[in-house]
Amino acid sequence: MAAAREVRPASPRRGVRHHPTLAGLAELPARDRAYQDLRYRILTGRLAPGTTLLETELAALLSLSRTPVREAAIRLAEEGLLEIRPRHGITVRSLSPGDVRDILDVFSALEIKAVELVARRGISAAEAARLDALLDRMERNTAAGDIARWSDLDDDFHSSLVALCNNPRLQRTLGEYWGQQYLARQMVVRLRPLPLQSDIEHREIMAAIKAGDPAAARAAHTRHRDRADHLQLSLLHAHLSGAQPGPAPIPRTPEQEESP
Amino acid sequence: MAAAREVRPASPRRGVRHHPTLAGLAELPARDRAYQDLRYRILTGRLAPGTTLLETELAALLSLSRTPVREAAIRLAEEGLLEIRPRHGITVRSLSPGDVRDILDVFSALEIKAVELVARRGISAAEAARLDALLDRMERNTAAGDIARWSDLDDDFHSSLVALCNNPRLQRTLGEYWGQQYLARQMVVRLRPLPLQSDIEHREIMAAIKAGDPAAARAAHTRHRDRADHLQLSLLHAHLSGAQPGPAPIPRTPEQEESP
DNA sequence: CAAGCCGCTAACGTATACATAAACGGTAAG
DNA sequence: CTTACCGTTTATGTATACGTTAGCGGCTTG
Repeated sequence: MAAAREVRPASPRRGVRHHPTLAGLAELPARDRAYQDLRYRILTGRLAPGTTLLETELAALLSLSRTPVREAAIRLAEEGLLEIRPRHGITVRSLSPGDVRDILDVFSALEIKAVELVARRGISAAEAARLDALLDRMERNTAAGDIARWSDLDDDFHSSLVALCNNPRLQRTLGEYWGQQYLARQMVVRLRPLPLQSDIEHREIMAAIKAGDPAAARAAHTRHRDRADHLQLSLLHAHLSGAQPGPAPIPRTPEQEESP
Repeated sequence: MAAAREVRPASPRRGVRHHPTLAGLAELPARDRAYQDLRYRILTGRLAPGTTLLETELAALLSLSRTPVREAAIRLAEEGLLEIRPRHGITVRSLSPGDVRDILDVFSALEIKAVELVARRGISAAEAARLDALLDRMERNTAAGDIARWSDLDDDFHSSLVALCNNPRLQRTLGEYWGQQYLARQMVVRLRPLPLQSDIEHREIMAAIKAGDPAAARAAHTRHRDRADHLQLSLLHAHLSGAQPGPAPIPRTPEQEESP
């Protein structure tokens, strides 16, 4: 199995913890430990798509009783990471290109709204500085050609933006989609060209936010997500060319990295 | 307790059942019965905002054991209808104006995306006819001044649109927000002016969809939701004038009700 | 040989038991 | 009179028990 390499946990940050990490699951309720543990295993590929386990087996795997494991599984099913088919087991979902499109459609719509709200609300100098610093680091990684690290920082940038939008429900729902979006992205990270255009667009988004211009921010982020989502889907389809549109395994080919 | 009058269940329809109804909870699993029963009681005001019950009390109320009731409560909490505070009970949430704004921001963003997707996908003549028929009925009710019935049809129209968008995740997430959006709307239905403008905008949306023009559909629906949401918030603030921005009880003024 | 019926197994849904730890009240000390 | 500590109560979180029913395979019959 390639991709056995651990997903590099992004540096700990304020704001919502999205990245797969097991840190600090110390004295949480068992249900939350089950949730985080399972989520971690799914997002890192330790639990491969298609894997099917019974409630009892999951409970044994996590050394817990069925009750908290069941609650965790229900939650992960609601997030689209598991599929529960009573009497047939609990299966790790695999994402077809259609699924990826659906996920990105929702995720982007929500994120665009979040950015608009951030611009409307306005951000402090400190917050702007933090985001700008992230963009600086991303551009350095682009220059260095380190797309994996850039990708982590990109996650950070987008999550940090969302964390400023001041709409808890929006944040929660985006969080629910985060795992799926992360998996979808992992399917193509290795195929991505150098994110020169993304770096430019990020600066435009930041400019609109700093200017307190919600319409401009919305427009800039819409352009960004439309282009990025389209690219992601193109890469996915290209990579899967020949494969049927059915459930696609997560591709793990180490390919080229190019510059536009 | 005013508003004791039952919420008029909209006519049964294909597509997602959103309206509060108890129909057909016959042989469902206990957890689903608990979910639907509780949701129904909340949306109809039988369980008033602020009501706090312990898991045991809820279980007794529904004549079930704690396990399925607990799972139902967790789900309703995720939907924002209940708040679970361990050792302090399970409380029916009340919506502050800020909550309503947050809810509408998310709900509208998602619905606009759904409409865009419907326009992109294109709709059949039969589907178009069904939607047009709904609009006809709405306009007749507008002419008759029956805002309550118009409101039910409006729910139907919006839900029917979403049902055509072909993105199950988007539909699911919209469904999760439906209850909150419904409650928010109920807070002001009685204060609404005649929806003349909405009727016009609905026709514009339909035209863009029939034309298969996603950008136009998005623009039309954005205008519609922006205006309608703004109106709703204005009505809410006006109605609550004097009240503090804290958790606001759902207004239950026994005002005029037009005859059906 | 195919197809349908029947009985068995066990996974799940639900109920219940149990342990823990948080809230509350009372008491005592400052 | 206020505050802090302690003991009791009990709601919750988790584990476990139990009944039901969905699958599944074998058997029988056409």
